[in-house]
Amino acid sequence: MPVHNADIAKVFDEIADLLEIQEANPFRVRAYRNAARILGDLSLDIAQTLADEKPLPKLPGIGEDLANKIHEIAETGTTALLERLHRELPPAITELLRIPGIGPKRVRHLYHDLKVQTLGELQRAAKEGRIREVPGFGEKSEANILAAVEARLTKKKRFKLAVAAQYAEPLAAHLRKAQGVRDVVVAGSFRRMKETVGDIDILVTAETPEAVMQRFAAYPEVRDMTASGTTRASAVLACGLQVDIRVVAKESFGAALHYFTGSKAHNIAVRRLGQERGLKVNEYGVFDRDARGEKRIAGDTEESVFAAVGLPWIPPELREDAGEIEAARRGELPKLVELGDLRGDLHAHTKATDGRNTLQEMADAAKARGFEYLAITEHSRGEAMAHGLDPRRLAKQVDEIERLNATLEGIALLKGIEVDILEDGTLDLPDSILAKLDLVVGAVHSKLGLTRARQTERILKAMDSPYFTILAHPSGRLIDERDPYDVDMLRIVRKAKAVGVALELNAHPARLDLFDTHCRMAKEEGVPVAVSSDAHSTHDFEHLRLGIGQARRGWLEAKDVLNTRPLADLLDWLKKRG
DNA sequence: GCCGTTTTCGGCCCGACTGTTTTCAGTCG
Repeated sequence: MPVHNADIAKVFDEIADLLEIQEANPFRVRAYRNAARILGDLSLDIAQTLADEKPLPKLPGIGEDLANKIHEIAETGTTALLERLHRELPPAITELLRIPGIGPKRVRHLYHDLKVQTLGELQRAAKEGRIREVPGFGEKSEANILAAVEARLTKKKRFKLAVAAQYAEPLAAHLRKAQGVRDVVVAGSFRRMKETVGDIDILVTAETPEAVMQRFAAYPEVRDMTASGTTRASAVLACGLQVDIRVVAKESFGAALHYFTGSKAHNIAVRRLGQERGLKVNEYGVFDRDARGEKRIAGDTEESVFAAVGLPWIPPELREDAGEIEAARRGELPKLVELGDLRGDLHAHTKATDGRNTLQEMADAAKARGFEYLAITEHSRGEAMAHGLDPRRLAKQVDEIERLNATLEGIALLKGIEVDILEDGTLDLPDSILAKLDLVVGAVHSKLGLTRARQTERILKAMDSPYFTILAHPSGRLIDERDPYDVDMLRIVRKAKAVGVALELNAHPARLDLFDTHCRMAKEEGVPVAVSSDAHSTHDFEHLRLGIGQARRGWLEAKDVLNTRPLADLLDWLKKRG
């Protein structure tokens, strides 16, 4: 069994959970959690690196002890510490921590007093009224636990960004109508453009918080108010999405926006910077502790908060404590790509296969967005369900595009294909027809379960075709539905560099594929990324907003994105490949 | 467990809300 970074991260998270239940030093617990997060974000394949007998890079937060444990886990899948903890506590007990309202202390009580080890046992204890007997618990806790366990057993956890937006934006609009409101901003992981969000965080500034809270409580979609104070409230919407809302005074807007945007790790790092300067950073502002009492020195804008700790403003998409603070300090923050930088789109379908609009309609919609070009990339014949094109039908579409291009003004259609990469790494259409196209987008759509070695070789071989220009949705994952296929992404990125191929960042809401970490890898290796809509209708160009968010999370600048180039430059790049 | 132009020891981010308490621990974000 290959050990992936995520597996190592999981071991560290589990160690952190178990240590916490044992009431270990909280900073030791944090060290394990921090390490798990760092490994989760790391694009370098650790087990592979060690197998190649290369040294691990020095990572901040990973010292000698954790580095040794990483070696141990990479080799054996586990570590002596975890095995020891498993002998001391039942392994299933960590699932109790996933219940809102239950933390390590209460798990400890439930286990010692009631011998509860699993969610099922917790549910039974609650139903039998035994939880209220435990010190520190009462009837209310018992009822909340029962409800939470039952919700946990039925509902799923995270929402895709695009889905969350459909709930968050109308709610924000509703709150904007409250009396005395100044700002309403959706913050949290939503603002950081994470591909999925666990809840919605809304920040409000207003003269009278009460009016906002009342309007929130009156929102028709609120199913359950789980907490409500004078400045802070939480609710679950009918769709199951949790919403947290926070009202602050306008002079605290910037500090609260920063605090509420996160990430948590980023906030901790910023507060630590403040601390080094004798400053206290919280959601109300930045305070100088030297003066008698405390003196507020910043907080009305995010810029002022960053400036107080000696940093330029950092875009939300970078705020993961994944190097952005160091880059900001050095004045080397990337100038992130923006939606308006895109000059065209390199992946779209029409009615000829599984799209819903005609060539003309797609061209018009692309032009209306201000694009200079749009590549038509239908499925190839292997995709029978999508009515994929065989050489004859593709040749016919090529003719149609050429005829249409002669009549179009201000927009050029590029002749392309989304060709299947077959199991043996050959392409689903003959070179004779591929040679007639402007670009060839290669995609894996079948045999997703190949071993890492075979899947990687398959893709590497496909990229050897002189006609291959862009690797579509390189991981194949569907968010929350299908895991990525097992490939060595670093080898693929390096191959792309060697043969002059680009990688696609497919902006479809269910895909968002490249991952952010692989965007960074592509950038570091000098491989251009095409941010593509995979549009199946004229409305789907909207997906690009999400794709750009993901690209920004991957530190990409306009120069790193293939389709920010003007048409003439793009055609040059394509020709070099051909 | 990590880390160091103050330190190799002694620090490690900060505040709101809930429930069960009679002044605060636990949990969460």
